[in-house]
Amino acid sequence: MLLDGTGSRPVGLGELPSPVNAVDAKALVRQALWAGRGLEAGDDPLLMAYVEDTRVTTPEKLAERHARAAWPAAAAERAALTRALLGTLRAGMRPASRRLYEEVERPLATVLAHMEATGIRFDVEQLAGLTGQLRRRLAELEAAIQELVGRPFKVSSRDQLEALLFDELGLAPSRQTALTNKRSTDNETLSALRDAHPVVPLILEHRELAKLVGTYLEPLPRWVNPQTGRLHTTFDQTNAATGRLASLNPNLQNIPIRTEAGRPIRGAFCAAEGYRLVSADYSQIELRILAHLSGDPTLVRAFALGEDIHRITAARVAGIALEAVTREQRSQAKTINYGLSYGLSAVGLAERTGMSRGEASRFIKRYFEEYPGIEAYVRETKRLCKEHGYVEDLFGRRRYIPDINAPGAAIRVRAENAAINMPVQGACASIIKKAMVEAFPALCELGARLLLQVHDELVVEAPEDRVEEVGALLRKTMTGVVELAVPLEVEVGHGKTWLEAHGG
DNA sequence: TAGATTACGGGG
DNA sequence: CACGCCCCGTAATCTA
Repeated sequence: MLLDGTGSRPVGLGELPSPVNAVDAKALVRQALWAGRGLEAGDDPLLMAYVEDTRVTTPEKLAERHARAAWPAAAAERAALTRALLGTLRAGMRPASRRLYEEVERPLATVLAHMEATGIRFDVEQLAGLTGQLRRRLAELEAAIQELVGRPFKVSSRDQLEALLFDELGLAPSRQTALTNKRSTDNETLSALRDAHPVVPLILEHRELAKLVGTYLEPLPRWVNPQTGRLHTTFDQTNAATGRLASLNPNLQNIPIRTEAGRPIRGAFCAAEGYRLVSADYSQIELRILAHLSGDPTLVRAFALGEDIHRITAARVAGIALEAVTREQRSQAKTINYGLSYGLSAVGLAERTGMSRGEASRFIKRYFEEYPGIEAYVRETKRLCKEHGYVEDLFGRRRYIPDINAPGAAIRVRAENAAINMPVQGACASIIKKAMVEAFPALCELGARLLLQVHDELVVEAPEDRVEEVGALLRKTMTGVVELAVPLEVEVGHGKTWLEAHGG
């Protein structure tokens, strides 16, 4: 969180003209923290308004909604309006959202400022080898693709790819893009066509590697602050409709982990000399919250017994023993578990798993017979949202969804799915935020530094001789932050790098 | 030429 | 008809 000096607006670095200025802005925050200023949590009308209505994400919307005015251009007027809004908002807050604001969001702003100012060490040298390797492979792929196609061809252009695959090569398109009805060339489509023509697997590999080079390997080194040698992200506290944080400039909440080609990038995120990275992440927290909210007996019992839900689903889908479930199968089951809970259709399930539509329909029927509480939760949440026009998470964070009563079915279904999802995702966000606020002072006492939050994971830099204490503290704080019908479980790991610390 | 839109794919 | 949700960044392409 950064202050713009005129009110209390968290400023995304995207509004700043260049990474260089972004670095300067971070330096100012560091100076303020070192000087002992900025440590007292200040009230923030935008945070107050956001908790009560997550659509209020900017000062412009704050002014429009709560002062029926435009957000002024002049700093003095901004300050005056901010002060006026503080008074009216403070007086009008609901008790639940007041607690969420005072106990979570307001103190969290200070924690986030520390995290941003601290940054995380990033070893540029270590990545140079991988970058060169992927660049050479990309050149190989381009040559091979060129050879097969017989003419110059820009692999990164989905329009050119569409023409090549479906017009020249006569392959069968699967589905259309959402807004312009073009024939889709996305990963799902290409994977289905993998064996239809030898160029397709080459294009798939090119896509994956180009993504890694263009999104991570080339930009990240440029974001390293020359003064600190570290990456300083910005956390936007008032952006997500569900109450989650967002990370930007650079985004450190989407660093690759799922594929072999991308995972090594996490190895460049490392601890300072004399420190180790400690990673603590909630296991299956969204499903546990769903179990709590729905009270589904089967789900609650499974979690109480410490069973692996994704593994169980994977075994059922594949019709195999629990022990025979592979990493990929479990990952697919994860998609099914979360997808079905949030409205995934039979068609969507069939597309993602290779089942026929009939099989998918039967599977969904079985799934909801197995978990009747989930079905009831879905029905009841939609009903409440249609009645009130909003949904809330466990702590009273509110998301308005006016589309819930839209006449168009597609728009309405989308709104219904969002309504089902928000109380779960929002509770998850509130819970880990609360854990951050509670753990932060104790971490400081141990000489440790909170560095990153990735939705269900915290990353901490701990002195080498305090690793065990820090791990225990994180586990205790994260599991104890709220009492649910099911236990919360936390996996803790540590290592010299993020890769080692998190499931490495 | 610059900004907006679109498709795509990385994470949870 | 279409049909998991929440984000952010990149590249190509469109539009002013």
